Amino acid sequence: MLDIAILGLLMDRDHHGYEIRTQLRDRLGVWANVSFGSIYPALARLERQGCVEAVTSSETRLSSLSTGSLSGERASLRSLRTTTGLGRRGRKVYRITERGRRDFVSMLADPATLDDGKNFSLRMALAQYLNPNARVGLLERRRGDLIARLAEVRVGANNELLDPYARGVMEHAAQGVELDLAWIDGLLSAERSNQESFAHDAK
Amino acid sequence: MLDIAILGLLMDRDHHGYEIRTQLRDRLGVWANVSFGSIYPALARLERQGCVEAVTSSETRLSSLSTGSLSGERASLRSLRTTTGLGRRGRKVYRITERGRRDFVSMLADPATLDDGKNFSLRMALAQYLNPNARVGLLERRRGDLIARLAEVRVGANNELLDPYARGVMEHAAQGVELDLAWIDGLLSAERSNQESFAHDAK
DNA sequence: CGTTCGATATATCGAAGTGATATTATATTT
DNA sequence: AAATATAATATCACTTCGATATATCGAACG
Repeated sequence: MLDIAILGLLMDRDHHGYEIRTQLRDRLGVWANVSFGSIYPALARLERQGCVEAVTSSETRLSSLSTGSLSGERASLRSLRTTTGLGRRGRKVYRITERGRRDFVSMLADPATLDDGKNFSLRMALAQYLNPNARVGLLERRRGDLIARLAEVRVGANNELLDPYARGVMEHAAQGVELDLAWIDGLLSAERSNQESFAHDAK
Repeated sequence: MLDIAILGLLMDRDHHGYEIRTQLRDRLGVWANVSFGSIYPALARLERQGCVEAVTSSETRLSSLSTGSLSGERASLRSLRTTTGLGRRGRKVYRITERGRRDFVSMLADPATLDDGKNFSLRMALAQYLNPNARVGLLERRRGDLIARLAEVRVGANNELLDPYARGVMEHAAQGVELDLAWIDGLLSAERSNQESFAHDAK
């Protein structure tokens, strides 16, 4: 799953490992605290698979809208001018490959494993890279999962053998699932009205 | 964290590995699908640490309120009579030790690492084993974490550099945190009114 | 009656993620 | 000029996951 997150960030622009961590925090909020112990192995893995490649900083592609710490970015650019060829120190900047782009979109669209809230939120945060059909597919799949889950937790919430605290947890879980469902339904109807206005424009 | 969950189940009555999985699903709903690849190593670990011990089925302590599959329990009792000493086949039944009880309560009360929703729900589901002070401590700690988190996701939700999908995820996350906060506040006021009624009874 | 099937039960594997820690370079503050 | 904070990569042991193997039991079926 971290692979998707990293590739998603690299779709926008090049990044190095440390930056991936900060971006993950600022842009894909769900994955608040991913540790370096995950990121560096993941980058090595993705490079091995040919999904990303390390580039020298001089040819780094920077986005126009540099999200977040502008000062830091400017600082690194300044030092870039003064350092020797390979860019600032040990900084390894990664770029996504064609292969990586393909893999990213197919992984994003295909919820092989039925995902938990965190995984799904990640997918939605990157949904701009999906076509409308894939988005609706993802949403409907999630909707089904949530309805099943709601039934489960409601059983728990009504199980009189459980002590009050455990039942309270179940009740709260049910409310959480309901909130998720409302969100999904909202997104689904938004997708549909988008498609309609599309059809309307086309005729 | 799985250690807490397992010990929590064993506080109620003895269990074997497979049963721990089903109980985790039925009673501590948050931990829906814990795999055997986690449970068996965890049991071995706990045994090594002296928190649990394996007992022969004949001396198994069964709870009066046998939650869930009664038929299965009866079946195992029947076969117990017909099999040789060590109880049904390879079934290894674990019992919590005195040491385990102590460790359990201290681990449960002490959120060393600031925990995510899943971890906290687990603690709350087992809150019956905590004294009121420890419960309130846990709740207040959680409350602080949630307020901090709410501020974070609100920043994300209002970040105009993020695309609409990413922002939608953040907005939904904020709603989730608000729901969690409302739950915590409800629990806190319940704890307080309990204490009051206690004081009232005492005078 | 045998046999097949689903649930019960333990175990182990590799892959992935966590949290801690080490190390070094650069930037900022004093 | 020194101290401190932050940027940056890397590695460690440990935990968890998901898949898979294997064996037994009870029930259903022809």
